[in-house]
Amino acid sequence: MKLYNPQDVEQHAQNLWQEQQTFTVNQDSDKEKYYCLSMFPYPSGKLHMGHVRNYTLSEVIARFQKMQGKNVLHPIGYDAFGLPAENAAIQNKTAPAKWTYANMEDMSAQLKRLGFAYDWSRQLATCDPDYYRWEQWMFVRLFKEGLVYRKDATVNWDPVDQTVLANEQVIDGKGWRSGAEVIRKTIPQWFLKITDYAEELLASLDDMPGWPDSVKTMQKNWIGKSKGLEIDFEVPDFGDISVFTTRPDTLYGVSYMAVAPEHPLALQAAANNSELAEFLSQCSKEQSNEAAMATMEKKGMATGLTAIHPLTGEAIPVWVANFVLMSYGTGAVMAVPGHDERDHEFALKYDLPIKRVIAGDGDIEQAAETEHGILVNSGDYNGLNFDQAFERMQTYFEDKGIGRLQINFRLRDWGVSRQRYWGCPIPIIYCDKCGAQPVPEADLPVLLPEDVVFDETGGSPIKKMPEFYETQCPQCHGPAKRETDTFDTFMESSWYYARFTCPDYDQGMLSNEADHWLPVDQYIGGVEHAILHLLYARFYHKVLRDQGLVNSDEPFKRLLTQGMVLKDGAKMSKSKGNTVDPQALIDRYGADTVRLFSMFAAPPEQSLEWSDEGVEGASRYLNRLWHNIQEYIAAEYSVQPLNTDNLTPEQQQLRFKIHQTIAKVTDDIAERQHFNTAIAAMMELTNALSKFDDNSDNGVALRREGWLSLIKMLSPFAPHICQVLWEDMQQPGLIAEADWPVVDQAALVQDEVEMVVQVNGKLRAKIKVSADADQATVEKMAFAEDNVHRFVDGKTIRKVIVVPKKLVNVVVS
RNA sequence: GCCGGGGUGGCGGAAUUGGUAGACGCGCCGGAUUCAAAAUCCGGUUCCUUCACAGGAGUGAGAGUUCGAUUCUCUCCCUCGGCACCA
Repeated sequence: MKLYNPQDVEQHAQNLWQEQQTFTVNQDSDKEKYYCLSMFPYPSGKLHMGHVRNYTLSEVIARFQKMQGKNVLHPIGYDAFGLPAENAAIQNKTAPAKWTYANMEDMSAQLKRLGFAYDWSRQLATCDPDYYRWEQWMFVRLFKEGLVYRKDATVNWDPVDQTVLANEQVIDGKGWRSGAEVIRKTIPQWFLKITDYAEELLASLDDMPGWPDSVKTMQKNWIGKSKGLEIDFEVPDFGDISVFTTRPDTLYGVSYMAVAPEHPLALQAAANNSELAEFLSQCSKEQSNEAAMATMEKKGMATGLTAIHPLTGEAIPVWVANFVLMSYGTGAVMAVPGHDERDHEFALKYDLPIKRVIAGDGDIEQAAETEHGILVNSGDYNGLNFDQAFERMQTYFEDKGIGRLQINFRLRDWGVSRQRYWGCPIPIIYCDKCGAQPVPEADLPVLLPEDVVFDETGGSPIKKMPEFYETQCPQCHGPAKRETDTFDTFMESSWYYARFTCPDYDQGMLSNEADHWLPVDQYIGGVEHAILHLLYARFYHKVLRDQGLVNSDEPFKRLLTQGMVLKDGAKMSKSKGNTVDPQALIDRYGADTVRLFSMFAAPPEQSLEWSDEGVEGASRYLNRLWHNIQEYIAAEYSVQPLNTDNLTPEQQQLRFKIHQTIAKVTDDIAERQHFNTAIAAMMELTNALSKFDDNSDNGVALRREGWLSLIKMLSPFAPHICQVLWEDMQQPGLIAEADWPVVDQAALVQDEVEMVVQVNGKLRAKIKVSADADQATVEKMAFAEDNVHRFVDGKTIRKVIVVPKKLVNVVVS
């Protein structure tokens, strides 16, 4: 009997796919299109288990859809620009390009070894000028449309290395290389107006049934639409400052105001107040990321200026506070310590007055009361509720011209400038006379020099290369300087899914093939991308639409967010040294085992705690399957057609199991996307088939039906072994191109069902009843059980609940 | 801190609509096979009481709704992901 040798089996199957170009697709097909995509990898070195999990998920769905008769596009490429290449460059003294291309080659070899059904002819890399030139082209176009602008923004500055640091490179407020205390620095940067699309990005979420609710909720909260009033406070000796508040009903409770350390009022006040200037300088050393802002100690200092309360005319002290964000609202807030927790904490610390202006009976000095309620201590507004007060305040301020209704978003415009080398150059030229000019279309792409040398500090080499940045102004042709910043790498990953439809098109960013394939039917990737990448891509898609390049509103119809692969409870990463190398497992067990185990270990949305032992089980299963089928083949039965009218009870039972499994596996893959339970069901069927040793004509025919259905269903998970078993069963063509098995509903009809009998909710007996038994019959049978008697006798029967085909519950007391 | 997940045997997990808690697999225990071992095959395996039949407890903790809660509600604990320059 033929032995199972995974390496040979896998080589054989992969050769067939390669020769027949099984997974190469084009749009000229009568079949319905299906676009299946997993988030492309950053080429960081070798594949890790997170990649294997991600790519096996899209693989199973792609192969399943192909067997459902679809024309499946399943591409792969590389998100090739990014920070790790620069770190590797410093460490290994190699140019980032060289390191990146070598990694891509390694990873492609591994992906091929895993037998993934990609259309390799569409492979792309975002660091390829043929890719990024279109990104530059689009940026220029958006520049002309006014969707791009330049403004000052904060970066982490390492004063020793004289370089900008990514958040990741700041450890406990210090530069990771120099160890120097990092400071906030403000420099001009380019922004995309994602806020112009905030309303639509939010509204579309309601019409995306294929996305998990958790992701939609996170995006909704991130966009953070809030309705409030913008109110102007007069500050003598400064001018007006506006504050945004969602709680105008608490206006009478304002006891101070707070502005961000970067606010013009703070800067003016600090000009002749050295103590305040020192405080602002302290604030500039604090981390500006949101988590740090929210957890740090709240600190403030009075500016000496006062604002005039617009309703009471009271003088309100204006403070500078380290927790007020210049980037949200107006950079200034009115503080109501009685009804806002943060304001309360701050008021206690600095001994500022706390007033109750919403009715309640708690001690307002002890804790803020943040719920809506009836206004008190609020002059003419006493007795109103939130909505009434909001409306009347709005009318009052609008009439006076010192306030207005304002819809604010938490979402900020997308800063796309990076002071990095390994990225797409921003196509802008600065001319002293003409200002910032976009690079003319004819001069695109602006090529990133790849032959560069990195110094220890990590500064971008192109910033020191006159041959790169010295140029001519496209307007006046005078001497000018090129922008040396590059794009955020999210720019590349925001449209790659569209470029996969026409990766070699050189007449434009996208060809008309984009509209054939888009939107992506199924997108799969790590849950860590739930907000940033997925929001930027949605935004970019709408921009592409408005530029006439695609005709859909959303890029991804259905989204599957996979959990992390953990080892010892933590995300696998090189720095933690807890990675599992899939290559060693492939060498030992073969690709099919690794794929099968990665799907079997946990449902995709959950994080997966890695265990080496489990892999052994997947390997054993494939061996068992192989031996069972080879044994069946070796017996050389003469197979007759199955006669379903004439089955023994055992045969009927097996056929029920076969078709129940087809129904279950189909539902698990297509609808529930719970691949672990699909595999468990197939294992159960394997166990049932291997125990079934009926050699009658019908028995043999039934076993054949079972084994063939099984290997078809298993083939998306373990395609190599299934292909060889398919051939050994004398089946024509490729199993990858076979039709998915179909449920015979007649096989699922059962005449008898098992029901559970409970007394007071506790299981006391099980009964077999005919499937169409009426309630009275079922009750009678339940009460006939001895064990039911034991718990019912001598008690009063209060109620009998019968759930058809499931259970009987007798309630006694 | 805020937003979103998760917590079930020794372990990974199952229970799809509120209806048998622990499917499937790992590990472990016993048996068969073997000179022996590995591999393989067969059986057992939540905990406690019991020779057995059976009974009791049990899904992070506590409360609630219900005939019935892993599932719904509330409070709390632990843990993972994200927080805009890691990708």
